[in-house]
Amino acid sequence: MLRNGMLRNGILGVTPAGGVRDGQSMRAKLSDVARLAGVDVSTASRVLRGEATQRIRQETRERVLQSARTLNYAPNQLARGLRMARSATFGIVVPQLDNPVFASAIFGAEKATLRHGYSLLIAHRGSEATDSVYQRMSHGNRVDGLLVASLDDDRLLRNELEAAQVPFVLLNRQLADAPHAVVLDSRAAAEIAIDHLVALGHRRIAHLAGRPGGFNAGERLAGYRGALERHGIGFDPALVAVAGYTAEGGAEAMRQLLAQRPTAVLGATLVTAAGAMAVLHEAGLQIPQDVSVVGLHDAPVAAMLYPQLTTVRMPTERMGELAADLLIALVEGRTPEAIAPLPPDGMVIRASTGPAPI
Amino acid sequence: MLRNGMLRNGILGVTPAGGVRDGQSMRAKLSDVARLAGVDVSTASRVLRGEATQRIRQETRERVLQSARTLNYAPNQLARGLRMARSATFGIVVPQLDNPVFASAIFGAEKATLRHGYSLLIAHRGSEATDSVYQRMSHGNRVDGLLVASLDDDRLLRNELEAAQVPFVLLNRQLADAPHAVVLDSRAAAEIAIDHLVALGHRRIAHLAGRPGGFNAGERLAGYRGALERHGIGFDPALVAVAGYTAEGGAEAMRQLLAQRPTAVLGATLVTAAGAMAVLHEAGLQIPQDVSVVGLHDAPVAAMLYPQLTTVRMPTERMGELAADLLIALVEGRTPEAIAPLPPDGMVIRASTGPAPI
DNA sequence: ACCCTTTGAACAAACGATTGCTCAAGTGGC
DNA sequence: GCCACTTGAGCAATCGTTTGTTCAAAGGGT
Repeated sequence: MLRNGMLRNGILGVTPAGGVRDGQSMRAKLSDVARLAGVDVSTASRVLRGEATQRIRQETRERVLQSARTLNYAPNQLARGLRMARSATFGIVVPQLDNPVFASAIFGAEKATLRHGYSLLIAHRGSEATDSVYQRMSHGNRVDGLLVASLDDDRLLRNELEAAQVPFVLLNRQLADAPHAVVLDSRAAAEIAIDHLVALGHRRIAHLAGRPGGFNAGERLAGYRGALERHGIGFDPALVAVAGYTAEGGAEAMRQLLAQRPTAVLGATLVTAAGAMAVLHEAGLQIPQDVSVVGLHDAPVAAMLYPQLTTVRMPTERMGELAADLLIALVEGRTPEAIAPLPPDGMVIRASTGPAPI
Repeated sequence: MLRNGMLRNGILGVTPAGGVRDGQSMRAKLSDVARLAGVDVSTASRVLRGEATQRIRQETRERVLQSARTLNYAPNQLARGLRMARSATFGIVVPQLDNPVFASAIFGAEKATLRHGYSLLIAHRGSEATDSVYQRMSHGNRVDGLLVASLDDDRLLRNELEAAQVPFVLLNRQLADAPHAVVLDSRAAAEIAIDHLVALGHRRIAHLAGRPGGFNAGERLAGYRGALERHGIGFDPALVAVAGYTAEGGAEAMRQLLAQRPTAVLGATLVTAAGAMAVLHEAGLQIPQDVSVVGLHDAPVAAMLYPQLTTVRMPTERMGELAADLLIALVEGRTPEAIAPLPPDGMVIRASTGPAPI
């Protein structure tokens, strides 16, 4: 029973007798375990699955467990899923895969789901809105719930999730009426970045803002402004420019801000900060001697920039984990309480920040 | 039947009569479709599933299709999978999620699987070798096959895949005896990078090599060397340093190579090239006026570096697509032919390369 | 010694789809 | 008008689990 595409298996090969040893290769099912243990499959099931409430003689229990071990038994998830009306699988929908924040969240979600015996189906939500990823996943009982990291606008997302008819948890965004979400505390992130810059003596600090109206963008701006005011530095709208989330946007915003002669810049993301750095280089400004730069969120790429970028590290992986835990609680019928925004893990001080020029 | 964690659904709410409208919310099953169409479920199944070989009256067929549409029917994948002994799901195992090459391959694989009605289960193969990801996925009939982008050494990987007992396709690596793999043509990538540099007049071109013994590392080195010799430039081992795949490694290798006064550098990856660029900056060398830099593989981060990095674009997404197509062919019983290494998509010439200094 | 309770395990019916087989009605040849 | 054959659709078994129910044996109280 050598299947296509599998490794040629030494053990499996044709035996001296000329037959093919199949016993080893066939996946054992519950009835095999039961037969080997000399019990009914229902008994075997109860042993392997059963809570303590089940009445099974100790000796029987051990015999079944031993048989399962011998046969390397693993329950068929399709059968079990069909019977129990749950697939033990979640879907995770992300707008991009190469975004380090989402990569890290997926990583965390995978850890948590694995820990609880769930699997993670991945889907990418491109701009092609031909059909709904959410429905595609929930339909056909493929998943028990969804982890949603969408950038779609509220109305569209709301409609699609409603059609999906499945519990879900939002990742790093909010949606009115959607009960469960795990978000990063972007405001606090911006605040500690500003604290760091102010401690270095900076007072003219520019901000490369995210998409206006965006949930996190608003939080970051609020953090920026709040921290400045807390330090007795007035908020100056001229020091804020919209950069969106691309390097190009960051560069463009930085170009506008150059005239304001900031001594430091807070980017809404790593990417915009990188775009800004390129503009500073081009303008002949030294980082950090002339201008300090901080990016929000930490990722390996921060260490690839020149100079290496100081960032605020955010618990993105933990966000994924918590979201998955929350979703597990939901589908298992518990009613978890809301999770507060996750505070930053602190600053990662690299080479892009230094004392303000005198 | 409002479930936990779902959106409050206006339509679903309590009706004037005081009951809960459930008809809309329950997922329709085949028997519902059959009942509505006034046929047996077997007939409904044959209409929805059946190949042209089935004998169904046209009028009946249309009635069933109409009912399915009305009820928004989607077959329960668990039931179908159980019956047909296939889950219509693949697992994809990657060593890291934040590596753009893998991210892009996942993206491509997802596209291809989606196109054919398969789903993609994601798993991360960390260094914690406590248990086998491969077995975890294949056991329990969760997946019909695996896409494997592992960096494990041959022996370990071979053992784990053998135990998994499931067809698989390797992504960007080879394994003796493993019949199916889709790889990038790293040699050709190195070659066109060298061609580009030579065309710019460079003759002292250094190479930041990958992990010695690594499949792709060897290919890249061969391409580097072959192209140089083709251009009548002798291969000088002193111009090659092992950088591995980290920015730190790239920096370290570049530091060693500085003494050789190369006018251009070919990095094995984006990451090592970035590490090298930092060292060049520190040494006060101008890119590209003093030293040109090329990285292999293209990714958004290339445009975030300063100066923006010239790269060789590789069809990483296509690699994922082809691998998935191959795996689909395998599990559907066809015997696809081997796929030749995927040639580069060409150079992306940015700001990090320029004419050789005179 | 009898009856009732507890214990431990088997029996059997689902879950929702697919598919081999059966079978009634319709068709055509003679 | 009879028989064989085709057509179209239903019947029923099956995939591998889980779980409500039944049932035999053992145990205990009187």
